[in-house]
Amino acid sequence: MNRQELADLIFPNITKTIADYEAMYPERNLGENARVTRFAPSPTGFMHIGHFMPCLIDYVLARQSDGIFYLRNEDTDTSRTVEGAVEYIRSVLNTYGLNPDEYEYRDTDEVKGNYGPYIQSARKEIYHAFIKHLIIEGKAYPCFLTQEEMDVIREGQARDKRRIGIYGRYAKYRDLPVEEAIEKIKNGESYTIRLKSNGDFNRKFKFNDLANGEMEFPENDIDIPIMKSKDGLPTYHFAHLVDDHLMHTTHVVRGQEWISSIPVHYELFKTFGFKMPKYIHIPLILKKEGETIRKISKRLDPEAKMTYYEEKGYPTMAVIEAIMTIANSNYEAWREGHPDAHFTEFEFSPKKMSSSGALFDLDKLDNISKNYISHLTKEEVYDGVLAWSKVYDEDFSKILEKYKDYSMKIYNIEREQKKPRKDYTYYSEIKEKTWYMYDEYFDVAKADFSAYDGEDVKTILTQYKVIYNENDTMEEWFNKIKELCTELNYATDMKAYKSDPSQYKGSVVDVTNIIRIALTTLTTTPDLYSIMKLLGKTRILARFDKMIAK
RNA sequence: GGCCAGUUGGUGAAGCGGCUUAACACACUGCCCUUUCACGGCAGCAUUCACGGGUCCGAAUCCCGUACUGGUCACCA
Repeated sequence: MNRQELADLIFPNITKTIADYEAMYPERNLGENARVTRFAPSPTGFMHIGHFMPCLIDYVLARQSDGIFYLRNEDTDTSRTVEGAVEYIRSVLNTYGLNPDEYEYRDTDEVKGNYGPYIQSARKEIYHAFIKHLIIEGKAYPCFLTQEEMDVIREGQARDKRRIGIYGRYAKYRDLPVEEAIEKIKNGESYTIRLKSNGDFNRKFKFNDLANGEMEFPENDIDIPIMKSKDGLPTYHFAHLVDDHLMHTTHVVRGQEWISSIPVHYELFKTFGFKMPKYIHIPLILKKEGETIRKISKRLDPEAKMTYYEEKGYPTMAVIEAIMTIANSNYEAWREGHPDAHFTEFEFSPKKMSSSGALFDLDKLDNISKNYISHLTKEEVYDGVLAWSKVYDEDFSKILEKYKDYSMKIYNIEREQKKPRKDYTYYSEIKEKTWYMYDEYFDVAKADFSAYDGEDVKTILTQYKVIYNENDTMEEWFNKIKELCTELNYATDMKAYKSDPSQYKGSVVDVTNIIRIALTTLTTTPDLYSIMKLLGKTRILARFDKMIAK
């Protein structure tokens, strides 16, 4: 019974028991099918798309079951913890509308929820109570192996092609008499606490993953560290056990890279007799680089970081739509049938998730985003560009504010129709597609008429300037261009022109394009008539004059 | 090397023993419509589901083997 003595020596101030904590954090009072999910990032200061996807799924799962979605700060690795990281995560969740129901923020002292602390470093004594229990029961022990000794073990194992790890005869301190352990600790020797594994590697167990179905694993027999020597903080595995048990998490959504630690988690839960949450291991997002495919990387791939999407100005909903499409491929079809529904109304099915990794297709995102923007109102587009430009293009934001109505009219060209124009993929692209509408940005020098005969350009512009009338209807407007064509021997009938181009100097296409270039310097713009309506007579005549003079 | 998983077109994928001469979406290509672009329309894009074998009247779908790909094997999460 001197294990009690050992436990008291290691954790002298821990008096609460597991039962005490279970009483403090009782079963949540939720509906029968309510899911409790969590987003549990480690505060490293950035948000990876590989974190965002499980987070989105967590959110959807909780929302569609009237459950709870909470944020837990997994800061057990003090060396990787970055100042302000949680605040950053909060802001990302906020911009995407994935606000947690329970959370804890240090900067503002905000806490919500009765299952906290939601910061792991603040839960140290809770973990210690659980570890103390294990030590008393003889299911965990202090291990005095040094880093060097472990390196030697590992090298030996690698050389002999044995499994790597501290297990069986490699677990040197597993059966150390308690008295000796006590003595070593009293002598100030550094130690870690390891689980005294009860598993047998040759025995298999079945495990059901909601996404991957039934899987079979050998039991864990490694005496994994559960508490670090440096600061007494638990390792991920142990914190997962304690927190998800006490916080009553029902569904754990995480990347597939975690599948291989299932045997460890299985044993941990079994050791305490706790019910395991359900697991959804989601596909990894991969990146193709030349011929090789690998996990997307924050270092190598700009699109791995969520900031990429903000900088480009993808509407947040477009990003969500794109990720939902990867998560469940029937999402797109659902969306078609429910164009106005909120994404949480979609019935997400873990089973429908692919179990192999997926390449993230930016083309697809572009398409989704383009469609999404095309269905916004002109006000929404305006608000979107404005918000974006305030952060990334201050100059443009001032122009937008100065010409608010005018800008909205620009965005409205070919918008309010059954099949709206789809030319803006993201907000950062809008300036480069509309700059010529603003005199502040317009630049005669950019016009390039080299594809046309210089004299003809002059004649066309000079003559068109005379017949142009700002009050013309679209039909009148186009008829005038046609008249000009006939006069200058440019074909108005495209069929006739195509059958024998040699009879003409060019076609209506050329004439309109010359006008288009004169007014916008571009060959590709939305409907010219609408543009001219917006530009107005004064601007138009001024631009014609500048071009003629050129 | 051990363990786990996966392998359907350029991409995401549907399919889960006959309805598949492999859905849908994106991308791409061509044509048409057209004042440009965009939209839209039409057509094309895997004779075949990594490979080999087996089961079966019948296999992308079930079984076995091989190959390849990915994940993981820290006092990191």
